[in-house]
Amino acid sequence: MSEGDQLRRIADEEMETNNSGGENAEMNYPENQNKRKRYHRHMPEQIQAMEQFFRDCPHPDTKQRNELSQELGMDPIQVKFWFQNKRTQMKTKHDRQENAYLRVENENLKAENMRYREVLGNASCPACGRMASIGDVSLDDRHLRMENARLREEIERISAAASRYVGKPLTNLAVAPSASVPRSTSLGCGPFFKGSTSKAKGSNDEEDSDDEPKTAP
DNA sequence: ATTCGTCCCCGTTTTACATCA
DNA sequence: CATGATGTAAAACGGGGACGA
Repeated sequence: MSEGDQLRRIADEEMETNNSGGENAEMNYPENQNKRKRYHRHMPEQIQAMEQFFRDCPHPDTKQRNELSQELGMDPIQVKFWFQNKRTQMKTKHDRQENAYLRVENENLKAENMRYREVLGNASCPACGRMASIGDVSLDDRHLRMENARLREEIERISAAASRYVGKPLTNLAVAPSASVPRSTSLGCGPFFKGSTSKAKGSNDEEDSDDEPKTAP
């Protein structure tokens, strides 16, 4: 990690001397000078500029980061960290939205499934009036059965997918089935989870949007 | 095939700040 | 109003895999 270490050292030394953040410049750490973590908040203008850049390019290369850092009076490593944290933040946001959507969709499917079950349970032969059996179900009923099976599969699939986010099976989750949540919207700025360069690992093909609904605690 | 440098993601730590009892 | 506990977001960091030279 030569570059990173160098940059880190430079950043550390610089902040050691002038605490470039400004906000906490008066803070003194008389002991453990070499161990403490230098922490400060970036300036609102710096964040605003990086946010703007992020919208167009979530994966700036070294040259872009250096230019940005010079422009904003920041260390390149700080810019790098900021973009890294921002991508993580956006991904978390997206995952939460996706999870909320899947919950609602799952509840809707369960309700639909219940309705189909009810219809099938009350089905009777139109000719003789007795309860219908598999042999004499109408085409509509067969269609309902197929649809029911399909919904079951879908519920299982979604439940499995959602449980990856929640950590437990979705059937245990109490959800208020209200208005359906729109499918996650597009951020419109490229595949930044996957990485615009070919270097990123993993296989995130997600997109993202702003204005996440805060998940209830 | 191996090594090296750099990148990124992921998870974690540290710090500042807000909220609430 | 002050104060301590608690939660959360942001900045920084370390580890490890991927990739190209």
